[in-house]
Amino acid sequence: MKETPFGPPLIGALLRMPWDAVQRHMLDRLHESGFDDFDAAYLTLFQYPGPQGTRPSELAARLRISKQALNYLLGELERLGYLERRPDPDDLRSKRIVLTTRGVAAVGVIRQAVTEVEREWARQLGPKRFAELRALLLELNGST
Amino acid sequence: MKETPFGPPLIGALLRMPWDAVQRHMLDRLHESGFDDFDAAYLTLFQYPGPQGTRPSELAARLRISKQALNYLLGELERLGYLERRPDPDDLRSKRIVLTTRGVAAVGVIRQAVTEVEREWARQLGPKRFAELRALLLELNGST
DNA sequence: ACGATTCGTCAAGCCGCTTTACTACCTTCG
DNA sequence: CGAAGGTAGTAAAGCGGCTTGACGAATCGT
Repeated sequence: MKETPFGPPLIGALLRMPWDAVQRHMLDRLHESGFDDFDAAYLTLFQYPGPQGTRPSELAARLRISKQALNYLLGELERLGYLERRPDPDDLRSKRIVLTTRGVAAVGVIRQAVTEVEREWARQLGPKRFAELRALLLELNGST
Repeated sequence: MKETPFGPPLIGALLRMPWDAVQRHMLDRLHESGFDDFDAAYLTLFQYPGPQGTRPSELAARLRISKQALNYLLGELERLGYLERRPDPDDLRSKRIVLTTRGVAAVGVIRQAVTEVEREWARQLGPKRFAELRALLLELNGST
């Protein structure tokens, strides 16, 4: 056994480590699938439930970054052909983020990658216990 | 009910959102406790099981950042009085990271903050179901 | 003994982010 | 109405955490 004079990992580390693993798998799959220009930073922007149809200001608030920071990322992703900024018909000040075909495809790869991790973990814990884990996390997030 | 044409959140989002909450609480408590010079970036460095006694190269590998990036952070944290880089008696090339009193105190605040979140979640889910969640996450991490 | 590897560090540069400041548009309410 | 204040997006400047590349010093392998 290894010496661990630190005490057991708390819930922080227990959440962080598998989340990191998921993130790495998402990026790997994206790069393998031809989206090799997809940078790690862009994952932030695609966080559930994704940017589709939202206004930049709204999304920036959700991601807790400045509008300018988001705008920079949007510029990059627009340049790479993942999304477009279209004028909002209801408000001439606003824009709406719309995913391109390529963007939708990337989201598909991301979701697929997470699903793969889910399958692996379901195998590891057993389907019933994994479903339990999922339900507990869902409840934790639902009431926040 | 709100429209969600995205499907349910996958395990990625379910892990990320509470982890983000924990991280924010850690930073808030640090700032409230007088460690207001403690930047969000430094949390990375204190990730479980922490830097105490490790060599810079080893820690950089664990955190998956370059030795130079870590060295920069170590410089900042040393300047702020959270840790020191001492020569390694066993290898003249190496150094060992040693937390100062202030550094140990900060770790205490961090762990305390996480414990507070655990209590809140235990209240929310019930102690038994929270213990289940914890056990499942532990198993998930253990076999990785 | 000596070439290959590893440790920490210096230097240059990139990129994602913040703050400040601004224009265009919307809203509210006298 | 029309002026006042608020909100959406953008531009510009600058910073900080990160990368890659290069390097001497110490250690390891044969």
